[in-house]
Amino acid sequence: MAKSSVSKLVPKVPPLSSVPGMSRRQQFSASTKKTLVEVAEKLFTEHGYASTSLDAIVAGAEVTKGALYHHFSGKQALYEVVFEKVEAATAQSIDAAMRESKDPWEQARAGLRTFLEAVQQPTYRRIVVQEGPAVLGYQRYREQEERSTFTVVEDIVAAVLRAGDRTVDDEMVATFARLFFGAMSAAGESVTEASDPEDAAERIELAVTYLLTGVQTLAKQGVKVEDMR
Amino acid sequence: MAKSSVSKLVPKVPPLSSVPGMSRRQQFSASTKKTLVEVAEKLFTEHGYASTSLDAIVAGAEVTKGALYHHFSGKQALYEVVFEKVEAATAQSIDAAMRESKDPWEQARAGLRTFLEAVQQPTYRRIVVQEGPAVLGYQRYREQEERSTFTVVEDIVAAVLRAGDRTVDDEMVATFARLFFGAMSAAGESVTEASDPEDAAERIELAVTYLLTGVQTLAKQGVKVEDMR
DNA sequence: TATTGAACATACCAAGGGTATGGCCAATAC
DNA sequence: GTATTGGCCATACCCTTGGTATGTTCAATA
Repeated sequence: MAKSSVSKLVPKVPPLSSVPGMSRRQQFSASTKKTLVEVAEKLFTEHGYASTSLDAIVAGAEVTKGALYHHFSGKQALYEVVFEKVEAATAQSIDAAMRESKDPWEQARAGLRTFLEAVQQPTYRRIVVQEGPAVLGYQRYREQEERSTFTVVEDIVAAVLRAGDRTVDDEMVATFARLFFGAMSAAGESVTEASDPEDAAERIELAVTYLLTGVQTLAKQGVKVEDMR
Repeated sequence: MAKSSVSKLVPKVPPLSSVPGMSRRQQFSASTKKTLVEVAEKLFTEHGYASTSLDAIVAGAEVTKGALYHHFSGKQALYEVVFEKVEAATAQSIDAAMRESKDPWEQARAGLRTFLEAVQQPTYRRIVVQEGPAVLGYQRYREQEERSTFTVVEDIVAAVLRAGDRTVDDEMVATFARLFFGAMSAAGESVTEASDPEDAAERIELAVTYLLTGVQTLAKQGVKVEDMR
């Protein structure tokens, strides 16, 4: 079939500002793929996974389903790419914020603050926190998380914990990191959903500081995690 | 249309053990609705929301879509009923565990332990934690949560916190409760997903005890949450 | 006894994810 | 320069599935 289209020889949208090692054809291909991901990210964020049709995505990207299925194996695969992109961006921004300081405690503060900000972004909340587990399934969700944002949080937690108690092993660090990660995610939701977000954020910081002060106090007294048994 | 069915005058499944104040007809109706919810709970837990078709549900309940749409306004509404049922059961079991003791601290321990157990149940994890936010939407999810499980957790947190610092206001209690709730949810996942669940659960208890000990220590020193500002 | 309405069953529709097929053209071979 | 190939994408179609419209039955009430 496919009665010759009217005049599709020249795409309306020029490719990415000419990349060297790529042929002209490859550049156009990469451009459509990128556009697809961007449009998908936008629509998934606004309307959610189930309420975003592939037709809407391809229409937004000004292509057809043929193009979409050429680049991705299906709707979920496209979502996965968007998911990874969002996660990677978040992890990177946290990492960047931490590198601005040398002091471990200051790094931790900066990292947590950035994480709290990130977790409030509509895109991150919707795509990663809210729908990620349901769409990807818990297994894949955890795997993705494991090699980006969570790892960064784990590093922060490890630094803070070991500052007071050098005896904690990796397993225990991971456990604390899980707890903190969960707490921070909930905190992000709490802040975003609050009638007065700024006030809510302040309370969160208070609460976290209180908990951390408790940990610090124990550390100063030489109390180890192992002593809890 | 609807060419008369073969012989459906008598349902195969007898109604609930005869309830007094209900007519025979009403009992059959209630039985149908109950069966629908039970089958839905089972299928949603096993295959997830999206992968569970209404056809599968009505087939499992041995009725037709006509019956389903007579009792519920749609798939999501049915899910909502299942969700509420699961949440209510969980909240109730926590509540029951707490009432077994009189000592506030012992109540808190029992409550948290029960919560940790509940959060590992496949049904609770899948329907409430994993897919709840995505299916119900965040707004409705929070609303439901607010009037069942979360409230119970909030009571626990309030008791523990105020034992050491009577000056914390309700807003602050709610904030701590959010953090703990998030941490405990993550903990549940962590335990369930671990290669050695028992070992993981033990580490969680260790970590939580450590954090609580920190809070206790601060309380003994007369350090208030407000002092963190 | 007539009538009404709750409690379903049957048949149908439309949206949407996925597939099959084929055309176009740049890049490579010769 | 010409032929050929394969990446890139468009069109048309299929089929599952949530939802609806309509019909049927029978218990409860008038």
